[in-house]
Amino acid sequence: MASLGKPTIVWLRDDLRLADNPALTAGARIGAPLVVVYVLDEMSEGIRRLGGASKWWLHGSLDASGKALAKHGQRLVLRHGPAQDVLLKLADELGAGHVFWNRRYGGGERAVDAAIKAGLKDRGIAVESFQANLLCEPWTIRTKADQPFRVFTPFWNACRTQMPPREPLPAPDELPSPVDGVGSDSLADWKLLPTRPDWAGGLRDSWTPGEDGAQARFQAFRAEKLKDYAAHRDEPAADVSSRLSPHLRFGEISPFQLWHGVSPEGLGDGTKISQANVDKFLSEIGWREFSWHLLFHQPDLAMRNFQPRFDAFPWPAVNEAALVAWRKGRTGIPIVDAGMRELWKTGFMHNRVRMIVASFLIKNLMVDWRIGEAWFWDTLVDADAANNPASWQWVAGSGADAAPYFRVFNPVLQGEKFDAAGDYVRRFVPELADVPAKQIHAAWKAGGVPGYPGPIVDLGATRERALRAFQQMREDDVDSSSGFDDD
DNA sequence: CGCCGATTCAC
DNA sequence: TGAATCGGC
Repeated sequence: MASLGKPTIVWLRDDLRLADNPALTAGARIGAPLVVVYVLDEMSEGIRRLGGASKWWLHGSLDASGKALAKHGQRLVLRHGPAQDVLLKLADELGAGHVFWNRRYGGGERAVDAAIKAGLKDRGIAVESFQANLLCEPWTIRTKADQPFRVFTPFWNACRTQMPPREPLPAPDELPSPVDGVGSDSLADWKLLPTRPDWAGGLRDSWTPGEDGAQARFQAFRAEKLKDYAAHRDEPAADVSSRLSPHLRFGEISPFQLWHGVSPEGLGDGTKISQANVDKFLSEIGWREFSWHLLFHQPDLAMRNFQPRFDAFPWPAVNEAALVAWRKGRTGIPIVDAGMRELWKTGFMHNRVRMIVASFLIKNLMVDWRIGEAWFWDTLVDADAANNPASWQWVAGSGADAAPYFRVFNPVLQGEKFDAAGDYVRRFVPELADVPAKQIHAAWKAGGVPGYPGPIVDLGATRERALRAFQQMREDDVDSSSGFDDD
């Protein structure tokens, strides 16, 4: 029997798709027996452990990946532990000839991948990584002053000079056969599903993890929503957002597929979708790219203020009761409660509402943005290591290209402006089902509603308090930088 | 990817 | 009067 050659390993990470997967395509081309592996790494330093909602999604996505590979006569091997130990052990166990993966961009992840690449090369194993999950890899663009970008618009303009990106790859027609006898964990043993069955039920009703689910969402978005995207994307009741964020997070669909999918060729003739809609959608993809650019250059973005002057901000002791009310959606501010309940029920929140609830927590409750970021990390199915902290810092004013500190959202006005009919609030706050639209965003002013709390804070007074605190921080910063603070 | 109060200007 | 505009926060 002729030797089929040393086995090839394709290591799947945040790229749980068969189409437009350069590592998988490269692995298939070698023609040697193929092992496709996913490693649950909850131990390596600098890699953030998944939140609860992300674990739920990962379970579904891995399940879907395994089934998709099975259709190609392949399988998904599951291993757990520090990725470096696991990968090198697997390579040794198989006597692997090649190892392929698609690149990651977080600090801890890059360190792990570099160490593994070195270890494999020491063994004489060929190893190659690919660009698959970002249109513009962070090291490829700099400002004219040779600095990383700190402002979105020039970043995105620079990124767009690299467009169009490469064409997405088709899924491999066929995959080489697997290697017999390779041990795999059981997905159920990883216990990724939440122990609270009510939570899992809400997530299950809202989402279909996996590549097929991602493609279905994208097709529906292009066919039904994209034409109204620019005009209505800020209205949480409008249902024109793509809801692709968790699919992108886990790499079930790639930005290359999205870019080409909304190009004139991708949309096909006769769709009559304006360029303004397409540009708006792509700019949201651009914000994701920008967040990863920021995280690449500041790997501890989830912990450290992007603007150091915010390190001196005098966060008061956390009011636990208020924090619990925020998490549970019982603040008495309708648009805030609707958002927080949407989050708990579905693992998702409309982007406009994310800004409102974040502003309320940071400015009105004066809670450190990290605490809100951590809650989103745990409860969002799309919790993204770059987008989440970058967006929280944007709202806090501590981030790159951030909203100025004095921009305090008024949740009543925001509700009246973006949920004028009150439909979003009614959808998630049934206590307010019978309140007329004109009153629903400030229900307490009309005497309140039985069973629904009044506002836990006074919006005007807390706004003033926030402005004073930020002003104080700014003055302290000037004092300390001028060196007179010791006099 | 604001808010708010003051001012201006149309009616 | 009240909608639009402007500037400080």
